[in-house]
Amino acid sequence: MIVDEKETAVIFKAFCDENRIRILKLLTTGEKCACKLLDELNITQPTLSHHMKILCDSGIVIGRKEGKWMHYSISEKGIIKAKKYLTAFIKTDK
Amino acid sequence: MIVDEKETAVIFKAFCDENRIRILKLLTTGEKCACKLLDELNITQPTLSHHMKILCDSGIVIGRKEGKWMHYSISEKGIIKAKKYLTAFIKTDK
DNA sequence: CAGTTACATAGATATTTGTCAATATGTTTT
DNA sequence: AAAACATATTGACAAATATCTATGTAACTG
Repeated sequence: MIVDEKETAVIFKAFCDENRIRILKLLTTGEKCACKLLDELNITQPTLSHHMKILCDSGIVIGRKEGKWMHYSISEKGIIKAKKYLTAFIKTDK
Repeated sequence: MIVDEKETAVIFKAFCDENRIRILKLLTTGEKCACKLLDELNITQPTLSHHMKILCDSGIVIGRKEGKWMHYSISEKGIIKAKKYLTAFIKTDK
């Protein structure tokens, strides 16, 4: 498996900030609207927007626009991909 | 599974810097001495030292001192733990 | 034991990142 | 069409991080 350093860093950026981890935890119970997330976190709306962009760029979160609302959910595919990247760091034979 | 935000962030900091990912890639072929790693990276010795501390703190890398040499290797346990943390973000039933 | 080697630590600095207030954009409602 | 609402973007700033040089420490070597 070829591991591109830049891409790997982008993926795992999702998990290396406390607020983003809080957001991911909130999303484990299913899709949530940005305004709902905002309610439950102690950050401003632009800060949430910033984190959601990083989470979406990482492929770990998917955003779905519905009228004026943004609904976010965890991408199971994204998580599985991240897990594959982790596995690639376990000792190889060569 | 209980996911502590701070602890999670510390673990995944291992994977969110390009140089640390390069280091991890070098370690996939097995234990390596710090001086060997230094040879293969375009960073100074104190910078390497700094990254190795972060990698060890995350539990993803293990350091073993032998005389004046430090030997580093990937902790399979650490990787497995990280993978468990990722799985915890997949949708739950509640 | 003096010099050398391998690594860590300290301190300084530049870059990156997280945060906020202000504003823009796009959608819905009246 | 104007007002209200949900979110994104911009710009400023503070905190965290990555990097370097200089120095310290511990182990080996002649």
